[in-house]
Amino acid sequence: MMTPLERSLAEARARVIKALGHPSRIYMVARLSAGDASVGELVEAVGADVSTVSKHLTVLRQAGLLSDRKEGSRVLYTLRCPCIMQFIHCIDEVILEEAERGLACVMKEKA
Amino acid sequence: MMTPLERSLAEARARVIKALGHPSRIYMVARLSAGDASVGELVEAVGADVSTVSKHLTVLRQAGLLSDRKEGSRVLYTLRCPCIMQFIHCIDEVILEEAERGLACVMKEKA
DNA sequence: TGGTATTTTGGCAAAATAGCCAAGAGTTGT
DNA sequence: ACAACTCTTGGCTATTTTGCCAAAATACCA
Repeated sequence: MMTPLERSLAEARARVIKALGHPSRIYMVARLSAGDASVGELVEAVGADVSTVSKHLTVLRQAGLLSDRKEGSRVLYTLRCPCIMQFIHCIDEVILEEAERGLACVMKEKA
Repeated sequence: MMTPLERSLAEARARVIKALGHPSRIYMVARLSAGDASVGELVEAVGADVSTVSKHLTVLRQAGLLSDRKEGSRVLYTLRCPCIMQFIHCIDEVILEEAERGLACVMKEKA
């Protein structure tokens, strides 16, 4: 049975992962891995309402994934943890394997 | 602006990540990285209803993270992608950094 | 000071998620 | 065949998440 400590760890991990588990948010993280960006630039990139993007950024910041700083009237966001890209590549492997499986299945049906 | 392909990629990534973004599910994944386990064993480990655990396992399987096989009357689950543990360590770094920040903040208040 | 640009916050309705119970389905042993 | 064990599915409610609009901060410029 899970100890209370294990449970806390699992909850902490899930909190961070959940922050990454949204299309707009994972996209913004990938975008930020290439360099800092302002809210406006990210709004442009994801094509959602400013308020929506701002809230997504708050989620990522509160998860400890981003930090922000003011520069003039703009707010620049920074990816705090570069290892995130490694993380994303791991996810991509899962996606690729699944795509292969799907393809193999279709080909078996054809045969 | 995000291209349709980029959007699809972001959605695919988010689907997989979302599957990992739950305390019970991330715990089961960590548990399975140490070796296959049956539903019953995982139920024991996370301490939730069998039906709940079964549904969590379905989520992970459909995300391409687990595979299952029958062995007698039991169903054994396997972690399909060992790189997941690397993934989890990356998350743990974020958690540790945040804990440090929190500690530094508390110490500054004391001073 | 007024006006514009940038971002955050509050509020709300729609959608997705979680967890439990009950019931169904497959397997093993008597 | 029956009962016991293991797991999945259906159905339901409660909670959480999402995304937009409107409104409030904050900084810059004229």
